[in-house]
Amino acid sequence: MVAVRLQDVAARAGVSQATASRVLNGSARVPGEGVADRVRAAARELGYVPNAQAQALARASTGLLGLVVHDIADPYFSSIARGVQAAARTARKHMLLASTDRDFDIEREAVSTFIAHRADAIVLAGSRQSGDLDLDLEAEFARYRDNGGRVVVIGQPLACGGAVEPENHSGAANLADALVAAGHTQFAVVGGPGSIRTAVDRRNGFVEALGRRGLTPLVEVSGDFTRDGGYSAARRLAGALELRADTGTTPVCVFAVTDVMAIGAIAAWRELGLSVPRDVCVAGFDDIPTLRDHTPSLSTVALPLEHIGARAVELALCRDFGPDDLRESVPGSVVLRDSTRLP
Amino acid sequence: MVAVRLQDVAARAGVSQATASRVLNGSARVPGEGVADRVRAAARELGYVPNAQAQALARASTGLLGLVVHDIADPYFSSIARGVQAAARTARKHMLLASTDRDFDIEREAVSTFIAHRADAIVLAGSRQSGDLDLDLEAEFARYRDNGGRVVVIGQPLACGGAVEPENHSGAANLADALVAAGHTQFAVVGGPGSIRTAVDRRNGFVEALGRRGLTPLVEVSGDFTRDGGYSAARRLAGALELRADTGTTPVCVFAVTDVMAIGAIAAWRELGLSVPRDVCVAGFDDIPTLRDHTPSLSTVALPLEHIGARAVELALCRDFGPDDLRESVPGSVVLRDSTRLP
DNA sequence: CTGAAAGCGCTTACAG
DNA sequence: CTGAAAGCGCTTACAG
Repeated sequence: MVAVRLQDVAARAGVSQATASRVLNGSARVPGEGVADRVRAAARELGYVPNAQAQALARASTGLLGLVVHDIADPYFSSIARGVQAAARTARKHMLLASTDRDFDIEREAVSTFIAHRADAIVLAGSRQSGDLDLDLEAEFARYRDNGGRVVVIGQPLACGGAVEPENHSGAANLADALVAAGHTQFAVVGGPGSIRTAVDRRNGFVEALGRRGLTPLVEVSGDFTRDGGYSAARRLAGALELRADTGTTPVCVFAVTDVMAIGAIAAWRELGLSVPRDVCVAGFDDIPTLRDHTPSLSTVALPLEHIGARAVELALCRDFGPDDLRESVPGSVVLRDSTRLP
Repeated sequence: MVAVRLQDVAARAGVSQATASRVLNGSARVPGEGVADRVRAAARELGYVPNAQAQALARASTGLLGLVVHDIADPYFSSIARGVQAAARTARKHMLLASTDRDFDIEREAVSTFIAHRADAIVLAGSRQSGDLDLDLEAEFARYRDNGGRVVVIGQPLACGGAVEPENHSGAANLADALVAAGHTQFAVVGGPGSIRTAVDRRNGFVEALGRRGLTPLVEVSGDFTRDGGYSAARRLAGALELRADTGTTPVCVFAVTDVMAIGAIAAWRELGLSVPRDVCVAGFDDIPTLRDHTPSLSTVALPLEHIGARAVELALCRDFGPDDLRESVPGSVVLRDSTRLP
């Protein structure tokens, strides 16, 4: 990297490095007649590109924003990433991305790297295990925050500054209410890993709402928080419930705690010759963009994913980001579609 | 950012900064008995995190890799990003991501930022306009390369070092052949913007293969390279072809130059009461993961998207990346599914 | 308004 | 093996 340096630009323009710096970085100081033009011309002619590393070292901030997701190819995360990207742009920040493949070691490593790069803020998306398994991470965040770093988590039980909290519990409860109101009477649940709070909250919200109406899920199964997790859980559920086609009876309504799992479940049932919503009904959670063209259309709790990503950035960059936690709830809205339609 | 510095660690360990640096960065030099342990202990106790900006300045390389995509929420790009991320990790690089929203000004700006951050390499995904509209960008890349930067484009007509080239032309041709072999006789095309090479190559490959068999598309329409672009193009196409349901005749087979457009097209037709493949058949291109659970299952040309992303990184980081262009073709494979099934 | 100089936190020849 | 020192490319008080 033997690039053109500010010094070269200054020399060609016949000014000091300090002046060149002031002209090019748009400092408040107004340079004398023609000076600015000369510097800018020199910069252009030489093809000067400021060294952001050097700037970062000399200034306080790097203009970098780190985003950690579980899987960038998952529509849930890529939608959030899109929102983060948009908000980062308007804040004139640039995005460091880590897709961890759901590996917590990789995640920790990614966070360390972001801190090493002195990212101005870090957004952690993707549900974390609840419990105190991540003391290392919390300690690292604490130091990072002491040094002026900002951390915002999306839907996680980590207390580390900021949090955007999708209303998982009440969203799932509202969904249950809506399904009961629509005439459903028999339910089952496809849950996620017990260690993931988002999964647990949604499951609990749903089951508790059912309980308030005197209902209990016939069966609960669970799987990974992925399409394949939903697929295999759904097969087990079909076995447990002895689901069959064309029974003519009111189908069981299954709540899958995330859309990708619901989609996997539908695929599994289809292979078993079961039709949705005729033989079994299903609702998900998130309203990922993929759903728009899915058949059957999927009932779900719609979360404004891009907005969530954008808000996380705004929270992180918020002026009054202090020692206290800044948290913001984001409600979801129930959307009933074909997949839970009763005859 | 008043973080712990190497100096602090050295002081606590009772060694010089140079020694501390050598211990912590794993230089080849082997320190004396116990020294390494003392330094490492000090680093741990103090919670030392190296300042990557300072390291980058002192060393040659930053360990950063820039990826530019049109839209990170588009499955095509998020799949590529996943591959890039995986390859970057194994190369111990970290990823700067820019999602440009298909705005070429934003794209240029993103590239500038990556260069300013002295990214070791830049991967440009997302089709570029053909023609010479981007002299600025090419000039900037040229300088970047002179300074040791590496650039790899995915499926673009830019000559700038490396390129991963999906075989769009032949893939589309093979698709046409396969459809003809399957009994299709009437075709139409939903193309992308005329200025995007990927779209044009696919369209040409398809139409030329048809031509070799004495066939010509009945109609060609085009739209944006997005789901909505496919949706609106498909409506126009339905009008032009006067598509109707249940005619009992052999349906027209439509080639949409990208899966997302095909999906949009199917949605449009469904709204018009047309059924795929009964009233109209359709094939896409890419085999995005979304397709896995789409109904009807979509015929397409499968591209190994993650692999493409990974190869772009490997090419960029390849030792013999010289002044000559390094390019690699990636074939696509035709997959016929329900959406082109004849009765 | 402009410039000389110190400093940001590291790495790495160069001596010892 | 270890350390003093220069240097990476910028910014920014501090003088003038």
